[in-house]
Amino acid sequence: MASHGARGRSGGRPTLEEVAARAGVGRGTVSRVINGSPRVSDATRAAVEAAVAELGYVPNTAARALAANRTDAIALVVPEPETRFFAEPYFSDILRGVGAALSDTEMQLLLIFAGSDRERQRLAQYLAAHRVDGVLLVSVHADDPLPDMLSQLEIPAVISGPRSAAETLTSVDSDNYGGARQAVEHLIGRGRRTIAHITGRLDVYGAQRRVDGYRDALRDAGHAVDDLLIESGDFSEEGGRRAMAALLERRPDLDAVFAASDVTAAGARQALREAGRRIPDDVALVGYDDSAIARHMDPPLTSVRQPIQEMGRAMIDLLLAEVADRRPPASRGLERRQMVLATELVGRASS
Amino acid sequence: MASHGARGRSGGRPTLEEVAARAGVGRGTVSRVINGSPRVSDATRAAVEAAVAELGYVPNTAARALAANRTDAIALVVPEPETRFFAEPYFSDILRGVGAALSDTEMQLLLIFAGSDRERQRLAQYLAAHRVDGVLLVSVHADDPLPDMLSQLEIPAVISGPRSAAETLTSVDSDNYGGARQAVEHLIGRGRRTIAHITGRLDVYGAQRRVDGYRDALRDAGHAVDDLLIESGDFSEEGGRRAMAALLERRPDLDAVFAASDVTAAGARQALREAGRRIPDDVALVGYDDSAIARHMDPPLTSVRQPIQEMGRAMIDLLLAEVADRRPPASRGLERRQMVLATELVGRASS
DNA sequence: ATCACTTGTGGGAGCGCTCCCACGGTACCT
DNA sequence: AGGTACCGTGGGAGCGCTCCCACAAGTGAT
Repeated sequence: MASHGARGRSGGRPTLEEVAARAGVGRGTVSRVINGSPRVSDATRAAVEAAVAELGYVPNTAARALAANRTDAIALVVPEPETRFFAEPYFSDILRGVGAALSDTEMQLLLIFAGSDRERQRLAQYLAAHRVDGVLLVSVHADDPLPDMLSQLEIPAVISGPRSAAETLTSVDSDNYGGARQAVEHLIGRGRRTIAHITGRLDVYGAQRRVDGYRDALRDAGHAVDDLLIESGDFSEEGGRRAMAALLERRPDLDAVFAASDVTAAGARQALREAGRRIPDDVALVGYDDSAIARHMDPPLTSVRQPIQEMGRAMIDLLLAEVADRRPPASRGLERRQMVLATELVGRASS
Repeated sequence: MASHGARGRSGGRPTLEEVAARAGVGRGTVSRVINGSPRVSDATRAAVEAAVAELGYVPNTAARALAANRTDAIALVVPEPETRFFAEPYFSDILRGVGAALSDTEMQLLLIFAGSDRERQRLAQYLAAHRVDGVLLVSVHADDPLPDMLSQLEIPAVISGPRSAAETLTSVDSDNYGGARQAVEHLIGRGRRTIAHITGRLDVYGAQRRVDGYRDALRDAGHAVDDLLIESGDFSEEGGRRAMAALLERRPDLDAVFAASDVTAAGARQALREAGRRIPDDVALVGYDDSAIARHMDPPLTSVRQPIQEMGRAMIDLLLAEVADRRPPASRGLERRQMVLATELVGRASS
């Protein structure tokens, strides 16, 4: 590395000061132009912009962060409690939505994994160091201490699925309740009478909401709700297989199954096959997520699509709003925002 | 935001100076302890560490970056030319390997999407601003100008699949040639005689190597290589379907197909179904990637697994080595490193 | 005793930016 | 005419750190 004194002269990147000299103005003025301040005359602005272009000036992020006490970066924190997180396209889709929304801004995206204890510790350091202006939280469990840590540090945060109806953080979610209703109403509309439900992990709020939607849809259609038709799974394939086997034993007369995820449905399909039931002739099957698995299953799986990309985008919008609101400490106490996006039923051959 | 003067005193995060005062030493000494310099006496080090712990000191990244002219961050750049990138678990797996390897270090990971033109431009700014110490490149096409830009800026970079045999960047790849051989040898071992190949996009070097492996495996086993048995696809499902249909027309006697990706194989399966061929009875099918699709296909697909997580880890190791090497300008001209990792055939019902 | 090193340490200077105060100029009121 | 307001502008101070020079104290050879 060149010595301190030598840099800036010999080939180094141009600084604000150099741009100022070139444009024949002061440092402050260049800073104002760079940051889009309105208090600059048009002539001056043009001169500065020309100098910037000639010199190929690019602001030094570190210097800016140091002086302004902000980072222009947000973190996507992945608690990654299980590999399921990666096994489903959910993550990639969120990421895609987040990336798209971010490309309209100057913000950069940090990806932080916080699965292991060591990673957890590192994350705590990150947050304590305020290395990011805000945090996106995905796939958080009910008992995770992360959200509280964030509130304590007063770091703006948005969570992708609320942990409960009383979520304190700003949250974005799809309409799990409505999605489940869509699935069940679809099955009813197809003339199915005995509709079972394999739940997700019930410590996930969204999974609970899907159960609620299942129940209410049945009730509103005048069907009785039989708890023997509800078996809990854990979003995994094996869980789906097991739950399906149990259901078949308890209610061999069932003619439809609504599974809380596509992976669960894949497991259910196996159990149905093993029991000699044909899909959809004997038993109709509906999944949730509309993942790649749904399209490639045999037969292709009817599934409830969540607008995951839009969710990613919404998370960014809400987070950036919070970050901006935070700057002037006056306008605190903004009402908690909970955004819920609609789902859509994608019909395929399995139902 | 608090005024400049007021910070540091009132509740703000502790600074190096405050730690120094607390420990009764100078600023430089604390810096040395923080950075693990050996030129500190044990007693002093202990005192400083105690002060750090008491105050909960965490270094300010921005200040460090500004003073030291490094960022302690690397970027994973995703050219994301097509949605295929997200449709396959490849990306997530790389990410997982990268994340795991990174959690052993102080480096942070930036995720940069460079699919659209606007994103491209933003990326160029990033790189020009030297906002990262190094770059990880995944899924780069042969004609992408990105790698050259990186060399020009002298930013250390590692690429996930070399663009050609003459790749100038340090690269990590799986053994595409060997993987293809494994697939074909497996089919030969199963008694198949007329083995077709649906290629990937041939502007991707790895796809070319798979063709080479296919040819050589046949030749070495004493089979003739018939170009009528090779049809090019593009890694997509639709491409696989189309290619399979063409192959069936040209060589209806074929009894096995090696597809350059699982998605391609899924397309091929459709075409085989439509033509009334049973898998594996009439035609054996082997894919590549061992993605989730392979496990969920009907019948489950034999596929070539790439150690993608290990690849992610290897990329980090190589990149960090380059970043470290770069610090003293003396030891330049390090030999180009090309790392190739072995693949593994995962046998399933389709062959 | 002198000199030459070495080791551990303190602190000045500087990284490139933002923030803000001060100042000259112009415009508009009384 | 003087006062007041505001606009556009320049530049000092400071963000928290690293780098490096200087120096005191110790060590060993001469």
